[in-house]
Amino acid sequence: MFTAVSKKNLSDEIGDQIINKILSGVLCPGDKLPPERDLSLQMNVNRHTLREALRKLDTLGLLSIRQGDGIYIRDFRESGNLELLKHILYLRKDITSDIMKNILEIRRYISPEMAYRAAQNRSDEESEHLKSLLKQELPVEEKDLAIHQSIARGSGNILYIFILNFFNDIFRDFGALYFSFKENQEASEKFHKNIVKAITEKNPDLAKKIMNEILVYAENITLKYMENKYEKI
Amino acid sequence: MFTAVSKKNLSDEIGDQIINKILSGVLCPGDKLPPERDLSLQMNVNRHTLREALRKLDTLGLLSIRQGDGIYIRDFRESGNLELLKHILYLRKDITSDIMKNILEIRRYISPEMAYRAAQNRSDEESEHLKSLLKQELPVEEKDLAIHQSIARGSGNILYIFILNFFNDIFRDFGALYFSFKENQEASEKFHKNIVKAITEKNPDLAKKIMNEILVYAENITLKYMENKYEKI
DNA sequence: TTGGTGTAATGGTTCAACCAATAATCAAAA
DNA sequence: TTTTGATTATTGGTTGAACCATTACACCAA
Repeated sequence: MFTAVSKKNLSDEIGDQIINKILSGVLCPGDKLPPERDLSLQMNVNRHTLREALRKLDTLGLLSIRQGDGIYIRDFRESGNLELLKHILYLRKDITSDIMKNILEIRRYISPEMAYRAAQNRSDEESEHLKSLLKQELPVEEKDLAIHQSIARGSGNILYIFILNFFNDIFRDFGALYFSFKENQEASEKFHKNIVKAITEKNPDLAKKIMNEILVYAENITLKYMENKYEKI
Repeated sequence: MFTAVSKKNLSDEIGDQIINKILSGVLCPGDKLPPERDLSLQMNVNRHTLREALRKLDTLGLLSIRQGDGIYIRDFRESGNLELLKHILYLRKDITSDIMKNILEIRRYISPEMAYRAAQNRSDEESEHLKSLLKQELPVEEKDLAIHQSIARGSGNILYIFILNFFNDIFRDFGALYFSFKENQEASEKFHKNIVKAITEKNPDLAKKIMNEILVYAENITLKYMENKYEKI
């Protein structure tokens, strides 16, 4: 019904401001930032608050901080990570359908392989967990998340877990729209049943095929929604 | 000849210490950390220094910090990102061959698709850039990095760029070993020539095939090195 | 049971000062 | 002239104390 409001602390605001300056080209890779003391004065915040913001941007691969020297803008195309991309997308508020296409495309390459591996490598516990998830009375959205996570864990490749987290963060807002349509809910429920069966029966090829099908379906739907979003709202 | 020593500041050490506590199970998801004031006292550092460490772990998806409430350990399997995985791998110093297998496997799925897209979508500038890279007299290692980056940019999908950065960070140390062998250098040079040709000629299937071949080759070699590493050193 | 009120706990921010690493400069030595 | 080493200014790193803002919790009143 209502959506949560986001509360940002000062240092996050500072960080966003700097990111925006970099994205808009005001600050370029290689540029040296003013000293912390100056910068905090310019922004009218305390140096510590600024430092916490800088620390975050550093973690995102956006800055290079060197004691005794200074703070430099890094080229995020060379040093940025997916976490930074996520921040950028959230910052812009509206994810363009171009970017969404990119994300969905990568997911379509990766997730079927993940399902394949899960069907190969799943432990018996993971299999039981999947089956118990099927029976649980949960909102489709939560169930979908849980099943994908379980598949990732069953794959035996820890990277899938972290990559999946990225997708989940991106789709968190979009999922509500997607699952608000009954036909999508039904498609997902059918998918859940089938993929759990394939993985339980250790049928990698089938699992891969099933995962691919639901992703292609969701991809088309999602892009359609995005193109029509101005009509709907 | 000599390898660079890594200098860590206090707050990074603190952060690593906390990460280790989480990985070793001393701190579990859902656990509440002691208040900043207590924790800084326990660790014998200033509260600000501690806060910078916490800020970093928060960015890595490892903590949930709530003003007025407290600091909670998140389940990194649900909220962690690839950047966190990178930190974990660096922390443990030795990347086990299991993890390396996982990483190489994912790369083998992703990079050929990236090459495919690059051959489809490349701009003329990117094509020229690739060709000029080929001619440049550079250490193989650098050239290899630059060519992969150029392919990622030419793919038209921004995600490839960030995913590639992850791989590069992981393989940075390993590349030196790999490229120290003449046969690998030659394999890479041949690969560079062929992939640039395929992309320039807009032949997606060929580009994909070539990329896949070098990755399979490098994957086998790398894993072989890892298994024998105790003999070599 | 619900909604308000006050209090304690806890993260967020500010201020002022000093420590430590780096770069730039310049003088002495080769 | 070139190289080496000391000096100095700049800049990030750390510390300590104080206060602000939000939250959880216990309590009270309707």
